[in-house]
Amino acid sequence: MDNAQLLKGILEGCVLSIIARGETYGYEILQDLEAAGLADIGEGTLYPVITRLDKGGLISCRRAKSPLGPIRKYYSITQAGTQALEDFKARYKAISQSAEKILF
Amino acid sequence: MDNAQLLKGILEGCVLSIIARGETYGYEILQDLEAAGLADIGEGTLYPVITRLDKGGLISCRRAKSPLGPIRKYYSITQAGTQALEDFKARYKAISQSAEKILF
DNA sequence: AAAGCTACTTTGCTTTACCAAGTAGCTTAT
DNA sequence: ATAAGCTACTTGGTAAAGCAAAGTAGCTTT
Repeated sequence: MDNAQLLKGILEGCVLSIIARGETYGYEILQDLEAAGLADIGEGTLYPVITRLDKGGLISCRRAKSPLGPIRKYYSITQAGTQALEDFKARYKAISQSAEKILF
Repeated sequence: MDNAQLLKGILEGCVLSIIARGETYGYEILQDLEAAGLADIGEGTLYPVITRLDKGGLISCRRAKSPLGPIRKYYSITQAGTQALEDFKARYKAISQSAEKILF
């Protein structure tokens, strides 16, 4: 019963939600997650999530030079992604309400 | 991004919490979950969770005849289970608060 | 005796988070 | 100038857990 399992499924929605706030890139997303309290998310965890979202057409990608370091891949949410995010939020709300009814 | 992933990790804590309310058995837990809104949890999903909790010493088991149908295995929470449930609740709260900060 | 509810078990599958390591651009300090 | 350190992304292997499907079986009702 570790945190990894609790995070499953939640992380993907959170990453999508962060991208929905405006164009951003992997490293910055990592910092946003950490700022929200989801610390200890490794790069090897985050980047596959991003790749999945991209392959699924929920976000789109654009390469651009960084003013500080190697090239960045900037991501924006797509229309399909916006829809998927709404669906996710609804499902999250339903499940978390059920869980809280049982737990507390 | 289906419900299965969202449920991961949550289910085990919910089952433990239901058992914490008083001695109960598999089939009844299934109905309690459904009543709380966690429908469509199959037997093939629930019973492995129970087995895991039992093997981990978080619940204890007692066999008894059912007034209606085959023999039941009644489960009660152990002291270790009570502790584990408290830990789980704390971790769940932390993660769900982070998630909600990002999502809503 | 057939149907249907109760009750638990088992097998194989898929998804996804994690760890570890690697590649590489750029800046700052010694 | 070179080593350290931050930025930035990639890849490979592992383990956990929910799910579908099927099986076994006791008991009641029609």
